[in-house]
Amino acid sequence: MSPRVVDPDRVAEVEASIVEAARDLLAEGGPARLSMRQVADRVGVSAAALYRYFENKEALVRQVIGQAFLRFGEYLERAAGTQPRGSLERVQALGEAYLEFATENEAYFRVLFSIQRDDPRALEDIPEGGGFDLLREAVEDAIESGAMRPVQPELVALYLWSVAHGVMTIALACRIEECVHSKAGGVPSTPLELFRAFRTLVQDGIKAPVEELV
Amino acid sequence: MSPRVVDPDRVAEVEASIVEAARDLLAEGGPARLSMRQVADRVGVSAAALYRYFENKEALVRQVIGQAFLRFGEYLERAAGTQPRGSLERVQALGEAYLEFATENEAYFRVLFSIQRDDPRALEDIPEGGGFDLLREAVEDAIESGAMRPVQPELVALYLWSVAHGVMTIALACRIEECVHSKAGGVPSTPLELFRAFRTLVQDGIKAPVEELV
DNA sequence: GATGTTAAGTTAACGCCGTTCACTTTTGTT
DNA sequence: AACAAAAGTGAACGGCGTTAACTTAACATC
Repeated sequence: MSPRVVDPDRVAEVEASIVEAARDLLAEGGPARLSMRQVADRVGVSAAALYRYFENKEALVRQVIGQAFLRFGEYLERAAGTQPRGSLERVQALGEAYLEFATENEAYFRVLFSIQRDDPRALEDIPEGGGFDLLREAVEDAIESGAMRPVQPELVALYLWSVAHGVMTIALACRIEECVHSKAGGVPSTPLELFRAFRTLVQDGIKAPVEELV
Repeated sequence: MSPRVVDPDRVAEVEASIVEAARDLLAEGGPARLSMRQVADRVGVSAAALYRYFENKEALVRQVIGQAFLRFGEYLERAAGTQPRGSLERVQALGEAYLEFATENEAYFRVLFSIQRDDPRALEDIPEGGGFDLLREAVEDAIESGAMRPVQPELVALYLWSVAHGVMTIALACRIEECVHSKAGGVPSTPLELFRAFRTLVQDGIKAPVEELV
């Protein structure tokens, strides 16, 4: 009947080696190096061969993104493990881990949250429980323990995500000192330091306390 | 002596028409449409001709960015005008204007704060007083008036910028409901609404008030 | 007004990109 | 050994940024 049977393991192996090559190229030379031809060269195969395993470049990149999200999740989980549940410190640690991941895996981060998305359907392959759920749970715990103001957890989590993400993307778009061209300033210049400096603002807000009726 | 003299006005006129074509293409079709060949087509000239006016594509894009920053500044100044100096409302209005600009000029925003910047030198052409200074001044005024906690103004301004920027870039990278896949949620789904929902968090912080010694 | 210099613009090409298609090689089963 | 399908190849298409050689147009000078 069937004169040749396909071995799924073998296929998966080849696919993995392609994704690996793509990942390494991305980490080494940024998104510019991530081309089908260069990936094929590194795998040791012609560019056309890649299309037997991935429908197009976008599908390949999607796989790379999936792997990056796994690594991202590791950063967050490691950070969460260092602080007790229900504490504000745990929430803070998650934020810092976000920036550590982004800093240490800049090329990954660029692709993960690429602002491109010309195609309105994307990132549907974010691991379900990945990252955000961890943050929301930390927020829920902190509210339950009484350390955090009782506000809708999703909202607080999104807020914290925005701060961390905003710091990082601003830092990637321009060197911070330049964008601010701070005279006299003394503002931290690395994303992580800056985020740490935001800590009191995040915790206590920008508004002056009301009881100052001096 | 010189058998032909160059008319600076004429040159500036042609340059302007090129930048205009580039801007329109960007607004119409996003960064993908912004190619030298398409710009040249729209101007009614060959692609090579553009290189008589701009060193390369990056230089042309830089001009487009410069124009976008001007429009951006208009949004901010208009917003600042609606609220009294020294008020927290003025600071809030600046944040909302940020998101309005980004929403109404998405293609501009994408290029303005493109995460690409493979070349580490860029955005040096941000108008000196553009945007950030306006925000910092609003913060300084609010501190002086006693409405805002007395913290280093640059730091507070960067913080507010991070929140607004973070909300927008997250929204551009993925539809918010998807990223959050909020069950039960009820979280706003547009960047502007989300930013408005953050207002109390920004003003009062996430930490539970201490006087709750019930 | 003819001349000569030079700005402005054109065409063609190079090397890159993603992608496709016709073709060849390899592979496993019968 | 024979065969059918899988796997891979090379060449090509159209698009990209950019460059180089060449043509055309404009103008100050004689």
